[in-house]
Amino acid sequence: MTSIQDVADDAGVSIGTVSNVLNRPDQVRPSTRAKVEASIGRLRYVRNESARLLRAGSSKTLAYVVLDAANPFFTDVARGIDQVCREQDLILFLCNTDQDAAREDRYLELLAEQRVRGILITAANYDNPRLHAIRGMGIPVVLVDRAHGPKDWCCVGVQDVDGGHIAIAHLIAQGHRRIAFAGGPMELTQVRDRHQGALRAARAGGLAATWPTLMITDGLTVPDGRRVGERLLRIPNARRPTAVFCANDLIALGVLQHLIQHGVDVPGDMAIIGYDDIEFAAAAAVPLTSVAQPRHQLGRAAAEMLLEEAQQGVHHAHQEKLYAPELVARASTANRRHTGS
Amino acid sequence: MTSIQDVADDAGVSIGTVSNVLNRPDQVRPSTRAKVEASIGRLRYVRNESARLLRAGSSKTLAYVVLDAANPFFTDVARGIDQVCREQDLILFLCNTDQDAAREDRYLELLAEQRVRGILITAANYDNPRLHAIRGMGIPVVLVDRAHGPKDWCCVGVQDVDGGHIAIAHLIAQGHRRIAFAGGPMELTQVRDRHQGALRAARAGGLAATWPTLMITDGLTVPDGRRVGERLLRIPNARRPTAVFCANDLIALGVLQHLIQHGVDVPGDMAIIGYDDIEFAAAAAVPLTSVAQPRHQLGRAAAEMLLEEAQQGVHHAHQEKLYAPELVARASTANRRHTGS
DNA sequence: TTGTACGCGTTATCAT
DNA sequence: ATGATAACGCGTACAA
Repeated sequence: MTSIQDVADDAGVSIGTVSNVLNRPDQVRPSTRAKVEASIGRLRYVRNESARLLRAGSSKTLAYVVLDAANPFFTDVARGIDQVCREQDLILFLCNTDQDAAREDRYLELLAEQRVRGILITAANYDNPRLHAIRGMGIPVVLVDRAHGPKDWCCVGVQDVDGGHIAIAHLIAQGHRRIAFAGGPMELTQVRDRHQGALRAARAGGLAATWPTLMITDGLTVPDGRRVGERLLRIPNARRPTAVFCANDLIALGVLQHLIQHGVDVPGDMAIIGYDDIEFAAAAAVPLTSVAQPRHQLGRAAAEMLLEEAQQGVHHAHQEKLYAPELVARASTANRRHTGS
Repeated sequence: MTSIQDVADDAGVSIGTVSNVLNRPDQVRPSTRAKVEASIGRLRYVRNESARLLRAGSSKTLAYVVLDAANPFFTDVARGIDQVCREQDLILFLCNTDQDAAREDRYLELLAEQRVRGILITAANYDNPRLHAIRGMGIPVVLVDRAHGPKDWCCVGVQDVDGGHIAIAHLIAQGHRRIAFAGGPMELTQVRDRHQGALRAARAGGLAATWPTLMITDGLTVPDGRRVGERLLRIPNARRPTAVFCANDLIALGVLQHLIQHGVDVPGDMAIIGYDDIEFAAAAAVPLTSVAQPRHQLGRAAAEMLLEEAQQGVHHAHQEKLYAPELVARASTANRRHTGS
């Protein structure tokens, strides 16, 4: 592997000059610069980022730690982050935890060892002490998709409580009285918040007696949704909910798929509303009503906030950036004449 | 930031001993080890991976460079890779190029600077000289999702030519004579191969006169698919294809969505077949027939191949691992009585 | 433009 | 068998 020394020898200059060509080209006489650049090309010299980082202290990598890298919601957020990275010539680590706190912890450890410039995280466990320790090391952390973080963290998110409220209010307006909530695990803030908002809306709508029909899931994937579908169908028709609010679109798509396969009419027999408004929601068997988040914007804002914090260093005022969720009504909750239970 | 020296001082030992505790704990007396570990905990020492890499030469990171990180196909492949990474305690860079050769090149440069242990790539441009240069540096590269790479590269993939053949043969068997091919750009090997297989099947089926109705797209995303839908509808009914083979499922879903919105009966008026069999294909408005690839297995095999090459070093025999595509027939190509044109 | 100290962990060598 | 010591890897930045 050729080093900066090899280049210097080849070009007949000192390594200091080569370094200048790489980092401050304008401070080198053009003719010298040309010589050095020719040597770099000929020897196929590639800068060693470890050595650079070791000395310069500033890494070129950000990391985004997510619950599920296969969830289109997160890939869209990642796209927003990636855009900022490109503008700043940074590189993005995408780390998938699958909602496993242990994996998440291990990733955080590795990222700390890498001395990444900053970490964006949608965490399975926000109480992980390592998260604090990492900030203690001077690595900025921004919480993504979290509305009400503790005040001493930078975070971006949407008002998930409002989102849950919107969803249930919509279903009630459509005439539903027996409504289920599907999602989990309840350890996830997003799920808790959406559920809480749903609960409030249900109370406000006078559904206290029949609410909630809780369907807690292990995760937020399509297969989890299919299992919810199975559980729903096991409920005797007379008591079965007429609508289900799913904590995200993957669950909703799973439910939808299972119900349709078993001849249930959506929304006639069962209305479904999801959350995130991923691209596939509109293309579903029955176009899915969903609560939309500004995914791309979320990612951009988070990345910008992170870089700002990285620049400002210690004396940085943590800030919170909140967006409002929005209902996108489609066929899966189309109006019906429901006669109550 | 606390260094290994701080830990050594705190524990009253030398840095060599601390290093031994970290890397060869069994060679250190338990009592000493305990002391050192206590200091590490107290001082919140975190190993500096740059320094480690600089000396030890072996990185803990792999990178997967993909055309579209939001495409479920790639996230599923990534999941297979990730699994291997976890087993080996490695960390995975996911790099999204959006089919842009310039971005891809920049990513490769950054990854080379990082001295990653290896690179898995589904490339926009396989002729990029940097790809060769990187291998010249001793960084192994495995081509993912590529069947017929040059013989001096490790690669895993499926027989895309066969896949294209299967798709068209299926449509012909269903009675279709006017068939369109949708996908692009043609620079992508996958698209070219699938198209070529389709062409062969069409010839074999005696469709030479009416084939192809080519609908080249800029990319392989859902919006690209919607635009194909628009173009299809602009064709006068008498000449309009009765079936369309899409180079991937995202295109197919986009086409499907657009056609349904405009009252076209699928598969009655237009059959659709996709490629990849992503999870959302089965949950689509009309469940999508698709050509399945062993996505997860593809990822695993690629990662294992990469690590093998990394271990064996220079004298390594490049290998090719090919899988067979499989037709998954669903409603979007359900049988019809087509009377030809 | 050059020389050189420095950042930090690893490993080989040497001492006990 | 343990522990200590020092050379080493490579690029950066500053003084000369």
